[in-house]
Amino acid sequence: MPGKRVPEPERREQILAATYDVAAEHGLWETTILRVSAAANVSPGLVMFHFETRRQLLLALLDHLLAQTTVLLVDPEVSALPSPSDRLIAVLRREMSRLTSEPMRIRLTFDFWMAGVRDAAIREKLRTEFARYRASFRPLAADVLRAEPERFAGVTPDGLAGVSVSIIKGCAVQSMIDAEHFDVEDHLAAAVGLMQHLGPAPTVG
Amino acid sequence: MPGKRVPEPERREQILAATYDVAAEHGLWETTILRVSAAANVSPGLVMFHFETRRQLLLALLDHLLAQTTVLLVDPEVSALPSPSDRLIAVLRREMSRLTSEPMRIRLTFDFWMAGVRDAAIREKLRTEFARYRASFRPLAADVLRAEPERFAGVTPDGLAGVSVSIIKGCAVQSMIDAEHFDVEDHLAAAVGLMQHLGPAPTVG
DNA sequence: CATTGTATTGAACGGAAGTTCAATAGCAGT
DNA sequence: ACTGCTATTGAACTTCCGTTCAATACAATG
Repeated sequence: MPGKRVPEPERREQILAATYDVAAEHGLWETTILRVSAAANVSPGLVMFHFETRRQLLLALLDHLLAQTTVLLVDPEVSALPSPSDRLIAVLRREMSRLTSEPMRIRLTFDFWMAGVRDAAIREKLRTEFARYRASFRPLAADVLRAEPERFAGVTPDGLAGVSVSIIKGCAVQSMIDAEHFDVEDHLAAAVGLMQHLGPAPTVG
Repeated sequence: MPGKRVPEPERREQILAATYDVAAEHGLWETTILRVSAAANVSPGLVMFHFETRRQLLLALLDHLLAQTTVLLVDPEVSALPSPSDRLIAVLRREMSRLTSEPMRIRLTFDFWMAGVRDAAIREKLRTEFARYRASFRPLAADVLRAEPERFAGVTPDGLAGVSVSIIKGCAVQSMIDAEHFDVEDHLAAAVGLMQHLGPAPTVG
């Protein structure tokens, strides 16, 4: 009673898409082969045939998830801004608003994050991905510091990049269970309040 | 074949302690009645007898966890610091170092956080708890802003408190899977770099 | 058209989960 | 000592999980 045959890569893609849907709806821990196969209109056995094991299915989902995560790209209009701190702020704003625009991906990523605590393979994938993410902030941070080296003695580009990422992650965590209460603009305003002083020195009254 | 009888509150406490141990070792999702009962040297049925349901056991564990979380208390030597920003920084430092000193509790809290995405009761408990946490930063933040109102027009005490909490949570997330690589002091130095300028105006060269 | 390979199915299996429950044993009160 | 209450046990039940596998039908090859 087998159904239609489909070339392998498309089948994998179809099953992965179904896996994503299930994981987005029920969370990673309730993502079972049965549910995935039902969502993909496919037999449970076929899922095993293509992915060998549940664990490997989830690892493939993580790859899928990270692959389609757009790398932090500073678009032209941002890089045209004259002030280094304005550039950093603009990027922060876009990253933070991304949190509310794709909540499912955020939740799923954090599900994997928690799974990574106990699974070395997951942990490693996430570690390298977020190292890359943090690294993408580094040039921005370096520009900011270079603009006023004497005011931030002891602050390294990596440190500033790390704090930037921390703020974003903190917002992500907050928005995850407090989505409606969490005001991105308000939060950003405060962050900007801190960052502003990385730019030209304010006139001291 | 029943064993010794134990007054109810002690039994509950004993089982909760065992639940904590299991959850700390295996994570919230692998915290099963069977494992808990084994860890408590008790029959599975007794766990059900005292907690009705697995879900209620976990809710009780969450209460247990939040109850024994020390409220953010600014100790005397911190409140003796003359500079408002120094006080905020000192509190930040202590909170961040707490992340690495009790990693198990952090992980477990985040496990609940993720569970809260899909469970309203858990979500509500966490929401109020962290609202209280954020609120405890408010007076500190207000002092900082009051010291230099003209420099931070538009930044509210709530906003600054929120960013402070975001930084801490972001560090927590980071440290969870990158514990050995994550340098608290380096990270804090950068955060302090931002915060410093909330204090007395630096002499502009 | 026959053959071969393989994608596909669906039933089956073993295990572990949460929950239920009749039986039992310890304790308090009389 | 007896009675009654309840904490406690451990087995049974249902369900669902991941996984295995023999049977099957489709597609390409000859």
